Amino acid sequence: MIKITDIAAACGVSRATVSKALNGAPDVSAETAKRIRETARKMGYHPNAAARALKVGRSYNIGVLFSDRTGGGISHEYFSQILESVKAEAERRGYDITFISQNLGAMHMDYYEHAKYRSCDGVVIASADFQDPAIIRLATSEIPTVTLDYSFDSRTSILSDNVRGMEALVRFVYEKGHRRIAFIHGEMTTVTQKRLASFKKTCALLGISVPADYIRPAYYHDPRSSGLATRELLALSERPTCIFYPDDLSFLGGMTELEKHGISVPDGMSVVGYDGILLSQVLRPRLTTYRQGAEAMGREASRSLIEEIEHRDTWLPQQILVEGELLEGSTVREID
Amino acid sequence: MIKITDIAAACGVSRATVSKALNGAPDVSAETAKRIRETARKMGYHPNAAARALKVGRSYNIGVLFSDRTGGGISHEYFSQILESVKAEAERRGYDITFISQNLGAMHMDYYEHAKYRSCDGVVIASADFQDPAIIRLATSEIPTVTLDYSFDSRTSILSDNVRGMEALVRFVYEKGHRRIAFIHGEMTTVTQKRLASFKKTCALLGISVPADYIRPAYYHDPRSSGLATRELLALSERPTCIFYPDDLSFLGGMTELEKHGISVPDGMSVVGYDGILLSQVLRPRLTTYRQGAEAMGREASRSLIEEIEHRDTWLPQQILVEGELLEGSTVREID
DNA sequence: TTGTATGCGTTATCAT
DNA sequence: ATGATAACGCATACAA
Repeated sequence: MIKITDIAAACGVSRATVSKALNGAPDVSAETAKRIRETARKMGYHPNAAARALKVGRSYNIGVLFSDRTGGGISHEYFSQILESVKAEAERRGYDITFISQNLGAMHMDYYEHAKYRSCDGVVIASADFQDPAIIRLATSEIPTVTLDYSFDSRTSILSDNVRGMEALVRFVYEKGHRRIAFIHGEMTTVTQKRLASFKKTCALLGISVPADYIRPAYYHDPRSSGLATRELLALSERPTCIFYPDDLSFLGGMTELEKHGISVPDGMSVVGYDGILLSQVLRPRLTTYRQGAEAMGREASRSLIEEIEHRDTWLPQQILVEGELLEGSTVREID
Repeated sequence: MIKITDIAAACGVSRATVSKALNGAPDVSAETAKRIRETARKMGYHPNAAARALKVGRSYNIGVLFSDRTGGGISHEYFSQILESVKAEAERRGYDITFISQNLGAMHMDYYEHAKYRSCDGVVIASADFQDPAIIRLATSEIPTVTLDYSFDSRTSILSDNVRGMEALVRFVYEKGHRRIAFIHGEMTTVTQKRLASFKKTCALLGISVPADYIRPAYYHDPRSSGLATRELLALSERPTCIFYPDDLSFLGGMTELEKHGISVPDGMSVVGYDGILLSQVLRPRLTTYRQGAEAMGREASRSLIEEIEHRDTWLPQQILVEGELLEGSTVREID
């Protein structure tokens, strides 16, 4: 691999001059700078990232953290879309991305140590248990971080607009004439709290009363637990006319359960999902759901993180709300 | 971040001794070595990856390449599963992974240069246009590489067993009584060639003749083109009784087209997919398809790449065939 | 405007 | 068995 020394030799100048020219320092004559840059390009020069990182403490490398815990894996469509757009935007701005994990091989290190080990300029925390002390250590460290779907104090976060999303769904269902609406929710994260609160608030606003046993717990991305919750809802003396599922995938558990009871969607029961993954739109009937703006979220995460990295002096933490989009589908029937 | 100098000071020895002790050099007394290792652990020492990479030319970092071209994106389930298992196995062995791309920010570099720029110890080429000169440059360079679903000469490759997979599907369909089988294929890659050849060969073996117009071109992961091909097949004077689709997702295009013609699956038409993604198994009826061993492929890719990196002297290129699994589903009906 | 010298954290060579 | 020193490639403070 060609290095600065080679260019210096080729141009008959010192290594320092080459370095300056390449980095656009003001104290090098325009012509030498031009000559140097041209030969560098001709010779196919690229700086050695490790050497540069060692010297200036900047790696042009940002970490991406997906906790391996259930639900946050890369192969979930929502997260893989986020990953893809985080990557694309970072690359567009000249940054590489590296996954941050714990316990690399024999070394026992936590997320913070891993990020330091790789000299990451910043970290996108895309999916994690935000109560985990290791996550908290990272998010409260001197390393710039951006979190998705969770806010740490004085840190930037990218938030899917769960409040508005849930409100849109409730209103849609309401306008179709539904008044008995059940809600199956995932684990009690802050996201869940927002969705649940928005659900209740919108219902109250519209004058819908929600019996306590219409609210059922389950797990995200786990069709089985949602199937169970569905069964319980069907056993109630007064069945709901519409069921909200924690996410699109979970609905499938409900679907199976409904089939068992000979109930068809939407004639026998109306249903609503959340996420708007590909699957939801290829199912027949197409699922009524709310598509989260995954691509925009990933892009914004990279953008704001790099903004912070490159302008730490003028930077202020923000909470960026990313809107999604209601997908009407055909799983909510009109009732009179 | 704590460094070797700190440990040296704490232990009252030189940096050289610390380095030796930490790297298990023989010329340091057992007791000092032990003392040094313990304080290092207590102080939470981890080597600086950049400094080490600069010095020894090993980064403990492997590149992963997903070409951005249509079809190979990370958000396709097959590839995201591969990515996830490549990552898991690499981390288990102490390696980080970084995405390799072209044109990082303003820098114009190709894949090979990018890998060098980051001092990657090796690269997993997970999805790419293998005719692309930039890919060929990388795969024929001195950097260890492993390719998925394609073989370069004298390089290790991980191959999904397309021949056996297609054979299994044809035999399954044959046993259900089908004799008029159509085949819609994706772009003419080597994978496609293998599937097509295996399809034809197995048909021949079983005494099935396949009219030329039963073989139709389309694109992978593109429901529309498969829908078009389906329409053409339906227009034939002698319709097939079963259609093979390029992949599970593409089948959806066919499904829509069949619905338009009032044809139900599997009563009016039997169909078969390929890949075995989650979607295929939540559709009703469940799709008959062949699940590729994505997780095993990623794991083997990391394992063999790191094997090569760490034992370059004794290492030999291999072609590793990973078997999949027939998923029976219910989209192939029994005919008499 | 250009060049010299130094150090980033680590490992390897060579003395001691 | 341990330590002094140089070098990896780069960027910068300072000297020329």
